[in-house]
Amino acid sequence: METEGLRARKKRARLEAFVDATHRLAAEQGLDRVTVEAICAEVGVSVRTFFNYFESKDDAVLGMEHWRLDEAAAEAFATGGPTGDLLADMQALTTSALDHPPLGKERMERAFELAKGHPELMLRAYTHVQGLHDEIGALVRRRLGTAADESAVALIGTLLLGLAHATFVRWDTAGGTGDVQDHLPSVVADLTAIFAPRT
Amino acid sequence: METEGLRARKKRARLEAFVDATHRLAAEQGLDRVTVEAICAEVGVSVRTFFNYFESKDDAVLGMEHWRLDEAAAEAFATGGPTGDLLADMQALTTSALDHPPLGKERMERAFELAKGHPELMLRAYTHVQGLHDEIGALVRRRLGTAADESAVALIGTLLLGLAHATFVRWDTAGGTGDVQDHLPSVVADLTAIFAPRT
DNA sequence: TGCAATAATTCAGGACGTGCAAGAAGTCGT
DNA sequence: ACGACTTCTTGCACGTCCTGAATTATTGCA
Repeated sequence: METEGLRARKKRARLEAFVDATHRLAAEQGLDRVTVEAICAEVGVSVRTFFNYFESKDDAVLGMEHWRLDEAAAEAFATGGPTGDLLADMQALTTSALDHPPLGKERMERAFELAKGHPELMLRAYTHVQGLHDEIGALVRRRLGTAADESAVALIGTLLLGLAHATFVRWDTAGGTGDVQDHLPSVVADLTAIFAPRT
Repeated sequence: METEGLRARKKRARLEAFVDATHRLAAEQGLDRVTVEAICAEVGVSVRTFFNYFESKDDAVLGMEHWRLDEAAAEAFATGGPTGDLLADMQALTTSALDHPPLGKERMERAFELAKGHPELMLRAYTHVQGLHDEIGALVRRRLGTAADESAVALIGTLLLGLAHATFVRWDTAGGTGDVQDHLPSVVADLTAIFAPRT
């Protein structure tokens, strides 16, 4: 199957049309002045269809569908790899997650730009990422084995999400060029400096 | 002025009435089935009045008004105190912040209980806390002085919020008894173990 | 082509949240 | 206690988001 079917292609095209139309209108007149109705008029479909694609207006701005962890990376982490050092492996897992922006870099960049002026969007993104929380929790639990202390699991899960977030912010304040995951090491370095000041 | 005026007392009473009614109804029939209209019927005021007290329905669940940092603790942190060690002082600041729940412990506990089944609430709380973000940023910047690297400021600010959040979760998983801030040391200890595994 | 699955549309409606202007209730000076 | 002043409450109209159910169009496949 080289072609993935007309149905799937149309679906994806329409999804991108929604996202692009939203971004275009938001750039023109500001996000709060953009109604779902206007977006749909731009795309040429009914409002109800919009909500078949997205759960909320915000999701259209973010271009959110499903953000999954990379299978291989997740499995490696759960089984104690790839290096065996918890911190290093957390970095590896985070890197792999940041490596797959669902709809391309330019769209993600525009979405993030809009999100800076609209905190609700950042939060909406968080709920999506939070969807990964259970999955992450399961991974951490497998990795820690029987010694799994629930509060430690929760902490590590939160920390993983926090690492991703901080890395994202740092990438953005650095100008938003290059790969997001390149900024992870410096985040970890700063945190290490805080928690282990004696070199 | 011993009495703070009838106006202020009535306002506070009504605010608590809103929160309590919301909690009671939510416990009975589930939060999503509770409409603002129902809450107002319970309290005996108009819907419009509800929105004079809260910006959103979620805020009524959380009983949110303004959550301010303690003046003295903030000042101490900004000027390099109280101990001089960044990590210890972050703990002190976080502790003082967790020490002042606006509407009493029982209400906070019920709100948190509800929030566990409704992630949006946790996020809404986050926006409120986020209001502290700028304030915290300013503190961190003052403390770091001219050497203030913006990305470090952002990281430390996020970390402070993260500490508070993790502490809160840990307090809850421990049964939700006692003082929230008592769990902060163990959070810090776990993080230290992760970032500085060689003792 | 013709049948089954899937997606889009129409329609009706609930719920949240806001602006506005009129009226009620608290506050204060005298 | 009275009237002027401020603040709060209320009703109403409206816009927007989002959902469910039933209907119609489109696509996949034999």
